[in-house]
Amino acid sequence: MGPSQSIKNLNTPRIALIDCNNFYVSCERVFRPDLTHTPIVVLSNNDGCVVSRSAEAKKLGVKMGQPWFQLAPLAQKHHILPLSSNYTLYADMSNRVMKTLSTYSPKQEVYSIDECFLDLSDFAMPLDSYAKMIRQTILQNLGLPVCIGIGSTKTRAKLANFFAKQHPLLEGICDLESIDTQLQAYFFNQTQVNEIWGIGAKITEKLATKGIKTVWQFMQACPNWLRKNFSIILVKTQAELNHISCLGLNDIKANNKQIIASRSFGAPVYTKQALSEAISSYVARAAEKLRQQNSVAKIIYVYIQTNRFNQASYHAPGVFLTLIEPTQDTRLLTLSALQGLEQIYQPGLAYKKAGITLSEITPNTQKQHALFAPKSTFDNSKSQILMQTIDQINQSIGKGSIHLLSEGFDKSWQMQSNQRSPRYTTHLSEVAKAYTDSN
DNA sequence: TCTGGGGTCCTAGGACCC
DNA sequence: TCTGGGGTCCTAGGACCC
Repeated sequence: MGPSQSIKNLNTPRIALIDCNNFYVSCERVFRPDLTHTPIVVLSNNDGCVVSRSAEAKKLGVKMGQPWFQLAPLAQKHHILPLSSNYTLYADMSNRVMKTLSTYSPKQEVYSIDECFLDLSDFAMPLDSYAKMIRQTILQNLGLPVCIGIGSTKTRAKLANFFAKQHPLLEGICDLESIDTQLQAYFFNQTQVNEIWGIGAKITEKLATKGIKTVWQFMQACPNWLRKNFSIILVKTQAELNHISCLGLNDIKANNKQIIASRSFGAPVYTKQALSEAISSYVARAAEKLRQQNSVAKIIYVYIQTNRFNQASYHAPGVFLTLIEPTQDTRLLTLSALQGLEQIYQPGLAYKKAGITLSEITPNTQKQHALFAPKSTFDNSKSQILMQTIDQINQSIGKGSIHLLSEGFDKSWQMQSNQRSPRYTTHLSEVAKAYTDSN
């Protein structure tokens, strides 16, 4: 045996995907250990749909995205506990997870609130023991269970993560490249194409008509045929499954190209006044995001909707407004948005939802001025300073402390969120209240 | 009665031009 | 009584993701 065989193969691409199990539910359980074995679901805004399920809830047949009201009989029978979503808590927990994970690789891509990729290429240590360590650390430090998939490409890492979740024997970790080819083939044959990242319901259906149902079959399909019948995306997906990397690791977060703010209302809204307030609030939120990434927007889209499940009367007008010049000033954006509302509002209808989208977003090339700069040299600098000041105050003493009058104060249109848990990690007063309430 | 929100990318087809 | 053809740009809508 020559020395070459004991030397670790360099230029071995290895990507890990770390994904928190039932993230929202797990976050809730960190602060409510008494719920460890209770079937729990976390609901979307307005307590509308199921967005996270505990293992117990999954076992009872609760589906992802299912409307809560449809589950009433099942929930009653099995004592399923519904919780409103507590995004402040989840975002804070997510930040902690991502920060911890970032110490395990020089390259990290935060892919979603509960997932990230780590580049583990050319690591000398056996990757499965490294992954075990990562998993253990997150569990110990944050109380959150994660699964880890490892592969030569992002798509393989994603699939490996699915296997890690699926097969209890793997104990939450699957390094696809270190398991033998027979077992790989077994997994690929057993797994349906819709489990592949990038293949959804529509494509699954179309593939099935051509006789392609399993991951294995998909990997063998002719690329030209895929290109002709589907799209370039699918060709790349297939290449990725066959070890050819097409998707790089984006370790620098790109600026958003569009920013959406929309909400369903807690109760039907009839008046232009209430819609104006709602839209003003959404614009304020979106503009704050825009400023956080130091961008300006040229176009704002405004829309209002009646109940979309009532097809016969469904009415959903929207209008694009173009700003005279790109801006990040809440006041200018609000003015345009409210003009848009004037154009689309019809009295007498029961509106269920409203929203805005900022687009044509570009970097703010306007020269930056220090806060409270002695002299403003541009007209725009005054606006920037005002906006910066508002953002800073809202960040330090609480969201929405300062806002435009048009946002209103009453906010009767706001969503329902009746089962929200305390924001344990960010709002100490709520923890105290939870404690007194329970005693 | 009740049915989420926020993103990205690709493509077909229309508008327009020469 | 016959209505080109090719290129580019833009956008709406579809498909996907979490």
